[in-house]
Amino acid sequence: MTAGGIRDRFRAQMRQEVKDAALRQLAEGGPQALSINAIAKELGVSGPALYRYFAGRDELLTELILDAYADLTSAVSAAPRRMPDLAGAYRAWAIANPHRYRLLFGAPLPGWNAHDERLVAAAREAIDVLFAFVGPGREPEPPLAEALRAWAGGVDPAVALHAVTAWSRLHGFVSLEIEGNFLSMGLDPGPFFAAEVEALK
Amino acid sequence: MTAGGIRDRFRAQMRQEVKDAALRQLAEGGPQALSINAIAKELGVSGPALYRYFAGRDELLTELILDAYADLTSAVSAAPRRMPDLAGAYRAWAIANPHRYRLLFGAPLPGWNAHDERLVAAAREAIDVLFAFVGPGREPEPPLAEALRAWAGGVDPAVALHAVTAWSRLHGFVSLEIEGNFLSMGLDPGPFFAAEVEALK
DNA sequence: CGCTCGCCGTTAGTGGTTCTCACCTAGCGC
DNA sequence: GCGCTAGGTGAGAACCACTAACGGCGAGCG
Repeated sequence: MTAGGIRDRFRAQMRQEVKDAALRQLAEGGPQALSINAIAKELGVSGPALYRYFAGRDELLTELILDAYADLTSAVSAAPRRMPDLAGAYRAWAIANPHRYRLLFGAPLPGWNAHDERLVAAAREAIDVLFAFVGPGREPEPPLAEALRAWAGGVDPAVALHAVTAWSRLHGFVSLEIEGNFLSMGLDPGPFFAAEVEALK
Repeated sequence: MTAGGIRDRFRAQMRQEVKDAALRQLAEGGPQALSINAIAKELGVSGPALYRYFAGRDELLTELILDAYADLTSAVSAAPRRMPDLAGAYRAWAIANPHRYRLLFGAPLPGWNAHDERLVAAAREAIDVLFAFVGPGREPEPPLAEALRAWAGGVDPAVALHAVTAWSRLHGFVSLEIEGNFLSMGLDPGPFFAAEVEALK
């Protein structure tokens, strides 16, 4: 099934090359620079040829987002199961891949397809990693515990609260950092991040 | 200077009408729906007429961002000078104006102009409001205190730390909330926000 | 081994975008 | 009352995503 014919393998490789070129263009020039035509030109083919491999710009973006989710999830999973390391891995991935991080959590450039079931599943999988890796935090207040229990299924509400809190704070810090909001003010993000992680313990 | 002639007043009003139409289109359809042509059509003029009032799409967006900064700043300034109220005002503005909040902190749709000096000044002004309104938090560790002192000028490092921490956490929560990340998981954001604000005290 | 059918890439074309240019008109200010 | 200028127009260039029609090549079957 993996190598089901020469044709299929060629097709898979071509899809990968398109995605690589797309990521390259995303890195330099931002999301609005991601152009089907430009990718085709970079690959030496011309224009509509890419529609053999992707239904359109939207499917390509969705695919990039799914890949980014998987990549971020595995990067965090590879860290030791201690909060400082998890947080550090999250931040390191975001700094190393700011454009992909924006793709995941930034403006809904796709937007409308934000509720594609595959995307929801990928996001759920990512947060599940936090559930599996994070220890319990403070015991939530009763109304919050109620909501958390309904949401997280069998997971301990204290763990769920810790995971969601960590995600929210990490996302806040990291998204401000990758937009340069700290550096543009001359503030070194490192010690501040350490303090935030300390507060998460 | 304010009413320097009929022509000038007409021009100012026209600019405002263009911005209003732009905000309307931004609200329904997202940033990629913001089209010079569509605005012109909505205003009953045709195409290039708008270039009499704005140098281009970019200047229009920059203007919208500056307005949004001013609006958010004044909304937060109007709240009582207690952290729960400040946080509540910040969140309420973001929920009431999600598209404008994304314009400020979401993807750098403008991007290249992210370092326009007027934008940096507006952002600095916004954070200054927090400085003025927020009380001191925990005393920062020495290296962090160093960085904060260098950054915030005469402001007490403990106040600066509190302000930046609050901003970072609020932004994390709010940006997740306006993208529907909580609701799409069936989690009521209200109690969780209250818990986060409590932790900020 | 040879044929066929399907996949691939092309060119041409549609309708959209931003933005520039040349021209015309109308009304403000002198 | 007249000139100048700001505002509006239409045409057009250079992009964009995407569709349609066509040709060629080769993989895989008989």
